[in-house]
Amino acid sequence: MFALCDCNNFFVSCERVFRPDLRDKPVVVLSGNDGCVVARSNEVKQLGIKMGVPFYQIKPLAEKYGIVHFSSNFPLYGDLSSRIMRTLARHTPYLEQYSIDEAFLDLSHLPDTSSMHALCVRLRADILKGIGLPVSFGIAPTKTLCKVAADYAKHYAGYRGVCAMDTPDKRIIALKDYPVEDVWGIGRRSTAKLQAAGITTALQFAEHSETFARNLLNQPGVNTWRELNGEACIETTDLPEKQTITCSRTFAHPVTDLNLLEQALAEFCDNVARKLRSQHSVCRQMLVFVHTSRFNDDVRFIQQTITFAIPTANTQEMTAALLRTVCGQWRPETPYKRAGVILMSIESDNGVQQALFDTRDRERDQRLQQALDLINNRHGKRTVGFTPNIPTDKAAGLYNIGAKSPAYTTRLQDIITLKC
DNA sequence: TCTGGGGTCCTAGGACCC
DNA sequence: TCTGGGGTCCTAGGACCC
Repeated sequence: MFALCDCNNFFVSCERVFRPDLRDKPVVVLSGNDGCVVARSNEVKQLGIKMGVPFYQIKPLAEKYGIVHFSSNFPLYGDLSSRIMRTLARHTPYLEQYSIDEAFLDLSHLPDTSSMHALCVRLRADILKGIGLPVSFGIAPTKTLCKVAADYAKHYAGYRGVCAMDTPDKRIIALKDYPVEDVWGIGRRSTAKLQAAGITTALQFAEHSETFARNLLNQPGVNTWRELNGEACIETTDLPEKQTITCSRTFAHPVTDLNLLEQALAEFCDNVARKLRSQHSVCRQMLVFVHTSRFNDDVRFIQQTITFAIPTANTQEMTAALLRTVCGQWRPETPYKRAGVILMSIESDNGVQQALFDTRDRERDQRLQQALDLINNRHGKRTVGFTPNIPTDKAAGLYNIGAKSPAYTTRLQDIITLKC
């Protein structure tokens, strides 16, 4: 048996931890560049505002109903997430973090479902009291069924946040009223195919044959079908190293200044290289892209994959290669709106194959990199580096982050003061 | 005017091997 | 005119997730 722990309206709930005045108010959190709605409070959901809508499209509604909006604040969400994960990890032999706000707990060490239920009830109360975040639990024999159970736990007050789907009867009752498009792993395309075949509920899908599932939706569909029928087949995997690492941003206004673009890209490169080193990996390939607005007809692109003869995680080497590439292809008067860096062909950093005609002193590079990491970890990102930081007067206008809350739990200056 | 960011897995088809 | 059989690896694109 597994349990899924799922945070309710996660980003919004994080903002409310330090803004209790917003507890019953409609609140949204926006994506990068304040573009789209990526988290909604229940009050906002009730207004019919959908996940992912561009914020400007609902601005009239937001004003009418006094919806409070926040720019996304990932240092805050990441920190509160890790507090939840640490709490959960203390009570299971195996915790699989699935996303920033979800984790599966292996409960097979417990003797029966009533003790599983009791544990989840206790964890839910602990997390609410100790961290301030509301969570829901779904208990079931497969992960896909856990998702269904957690959904019921979240939406029906009678469960008080914990729903156990521990008998075949309960499974059938739950799936009977569950829309097939809400099943984990069934997206837009698959929903259309299923509906064309007359299937609208999860139970109808589960009661067709495995061959039917395979013919219509291939292997991923078969996995979902088996899981709905109580056969666990989505593997529990040890946290693997990332296969790709990305950093990309949309700019508030088109960037035509090459210097500014270079400084932004150098920062992205810094971010991905740091993540790469933190998982003890190196990369063989790096994709850099810069393009104009994707909502215009004539999208203009710079896109180039850079291959390193010797896999690397060295910021200096990577930044230099990236800037050479972009300088060579940059065109004046082009309104670049978005840029990013993607690391690929990632492998472990031990036993990297050296090259016979290598001209870099890699041992020295590495010692320098370690020294810089040490300084930056202690004094803040980009305290020292190889490229100039973006001047503060220009940085302010580069991204829309006007409605960002303080980093309450990760910056000394932002810690709140209580007046008793 | 404005419309995000970061991932994974699967499949089909091409290139190549003996 | 006719021109096998069996395999691996890589890549681009599709579908899905939060």
